Amino acid sequence: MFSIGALSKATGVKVPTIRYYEEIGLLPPAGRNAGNQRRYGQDGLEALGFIKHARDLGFALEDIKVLMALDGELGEDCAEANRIARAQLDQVRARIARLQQLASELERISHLCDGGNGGHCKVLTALGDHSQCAADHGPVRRVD
Amino acid sequence: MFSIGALSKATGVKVPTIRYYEEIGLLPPAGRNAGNQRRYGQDGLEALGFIKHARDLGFALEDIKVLMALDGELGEDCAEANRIARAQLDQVRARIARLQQLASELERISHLCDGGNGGHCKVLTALGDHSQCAADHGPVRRVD
DNA sequence: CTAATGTCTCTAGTCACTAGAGGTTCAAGA
DNA sequence: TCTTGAACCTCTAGTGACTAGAGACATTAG
Repeated sequence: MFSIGALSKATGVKVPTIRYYEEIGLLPPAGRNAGNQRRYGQDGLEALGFIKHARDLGFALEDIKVLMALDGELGEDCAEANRIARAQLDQVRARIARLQQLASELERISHLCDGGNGGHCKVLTALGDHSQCAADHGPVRRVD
Repeated sequence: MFSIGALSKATGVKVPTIRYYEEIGLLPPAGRNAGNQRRYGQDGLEALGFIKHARDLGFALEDIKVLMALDGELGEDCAEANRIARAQLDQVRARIARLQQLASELERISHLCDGGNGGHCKVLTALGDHSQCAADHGPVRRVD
């Protein structure tokens, strides 16, 4: 039986995050000891390990919920799990392609600085003017 | 003089997003007509165009705020703007490297499905077991 | 003049957490 | 046994960058 802190250390998932996963129903409610503290067994450890690894791979919590629900069943599940994994792979590949475009434009822009030109910053100009871009690029947001 | 809708069409930034940018101080408060509706001139268009392009390149709103503040000044600014652009480039490159690791692990995992094995899904097992990974991978979250 | 569209403010929701307050319980040492 | 300090509890609110919706007012085309 682990405390929530021990589980946290074992999996690398922070304590408030574990409570959050329980709150949103990703983890089943943990059993409690006499003093109302959460206690976990081997299955809790495995469930959280699964979540952690899937999160590290970029799966959304919703996807993980589906994957965990599949885990109890048979046959078809593998196909569905595989479908989700492939969809995730496609997304990752698309992100890579997009980021590579961005990297090359950023490279171009950052080469514009010749170190102290006459009061007019070409980097700022380039950032403001999409028409200077070699290729079209759509929006790209946060990536951790 | 543009309405907020016209500005939105011109830049591709949605109307509520423009109001949001004003609210957080990224855009200066727009002038209003007799009926209290926002009206923009050429400078508003340019400012929003700058923001849009920088956002598309993955800059955080905070970075954009700094870049816009630099725009009024001289000399050093170019160095600072360039520093921010290069930092962004470094981040983008790091994301690419991370995503490439993930793609190869996802590829490995999705090849495990041999289509209907004996009730035990290897994809799910692989997702649950980090130790099967070829390389170590840290967390990666949302990427748009 | 009327109807449709556009705009206004305000509140709340999204995702996946993270931080902090204020209180309770546990475990180890004296 | 007592004490102390760490770990735990719940609850609320904040993050970033928006998005959605309600209900009211303004503008514009026919």
